[in-house]
Amino acid sequence: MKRLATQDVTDLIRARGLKLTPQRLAIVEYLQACPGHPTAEDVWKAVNAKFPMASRATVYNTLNWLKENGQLSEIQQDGVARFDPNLDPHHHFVCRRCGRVEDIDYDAVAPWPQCALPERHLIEGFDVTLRGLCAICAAS
Amino acid sequence: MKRLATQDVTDLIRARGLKLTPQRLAIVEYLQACPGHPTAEDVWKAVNAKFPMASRATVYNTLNWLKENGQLSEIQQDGVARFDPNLDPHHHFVCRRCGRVEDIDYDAVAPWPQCALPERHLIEGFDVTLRGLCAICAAS
DNA sequence: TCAAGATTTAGACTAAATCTAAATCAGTGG
DNA sequence: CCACTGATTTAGATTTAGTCTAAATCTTGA
Repeated sequence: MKRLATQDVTDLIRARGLKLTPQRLAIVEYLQACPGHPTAEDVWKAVNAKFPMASRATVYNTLNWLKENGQLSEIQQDGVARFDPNLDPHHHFVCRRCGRVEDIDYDAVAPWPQCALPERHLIEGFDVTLRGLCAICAAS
Repeated sequence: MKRLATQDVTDLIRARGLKLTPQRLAIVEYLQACPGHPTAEDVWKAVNAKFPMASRATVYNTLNWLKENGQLSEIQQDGVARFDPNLDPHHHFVCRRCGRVEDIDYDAVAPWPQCALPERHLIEGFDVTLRGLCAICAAS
C-alpha cells in the first residue's frame, strides 16, 4: 500500500536541488494524514492553521509540483479539483447524494478492456468511476 | 444509435409547457450537428453566429435544462465542462497530448465489476475513461 | 390581437486557479 | 557563524468558468 509520504517528498526535493520549506512540509504532512480527497481550499485552510500567512499560490504551486512528480493525483468532481494521496492504482466511487469520494480497490473492477478499441490508439491507462449511494446515504 | 435530436427536444419542450425560442433551437441544432464534445464557450460562440445578442446565461440555462432532461450529458476534462450529445451509453478516450475526447463503444469495456465492492453501497452506474495518445498524436 | 408569464439579456457577481513583482528565506561557500 | 544567491513565498491583481438578477422581450394560448 503506497501513499504520499513526507520522507519520499523530502528526498525528492533534495534530489532536485529544491528547497525544503516549512510550508511545503505542512502541505505534505496534511495530505499524508488526510483520510479523504481534499480540495485545494481544504489544504489551504489546513496549512493556514500552522502558517496564517500561507498564500494560495504556494498551495497550488506545491500541489502541482507533487502531481508532476507522481506524488499525488488529481480527480475532478462537479468541476472541483480534489487531490488524492493514495498512490496505489485504484478507482473511485462517488456518492450522488453526499458527494463523498471513496477509493475502490483496483482489482474490484474488471481488468483491461479487450475488444473494439479504436485502432492505432496508444492506451496508457484507464480509470473507472462508480456512481450511486454510499452506505450511509443508502441506509437513510 | 441514439443522439440529441431537435424533434425530441421540441416535443419535450411542448410536453413541459415551455417555450420554443429560436435561441434554444439554435443551441440544440448546433449540438446535434457537432461531431465532438463542445464546451459551453463553443456552444455560445456557435449560437452567436446566428444571434449576436445571445447571452451566456441562455446557453448555460439551456444546457443545464437539456442535461436535467436526459438530452445531454456532461463530462469534465481538466476542470472544464464539455457536453456530449451522444445518448447511447458509452465511455470516453482522452488524448493526453491534444486533449481530444473520443467516444468508446460501451461493449468495448469489460462489464459491471463483480467483486470486493464496498458493502451496502448502492451502485447505479459506472463510467470508464481511457487515457493515452490518439491515433494522430501516437503517429507523430 | 392581447395578456400572462416564461425567457432573454447585459452585466454584476462568485469561485477556482493563475500570475506578478516585491519581499523573504533555505542552503551553500567561505 | 555569516553573507550571499537564487529559489520561494506573499498579497493582491487577474483570468476563467459559471451563476444570478432585474428589466425588457418574446412565445403561446385564448
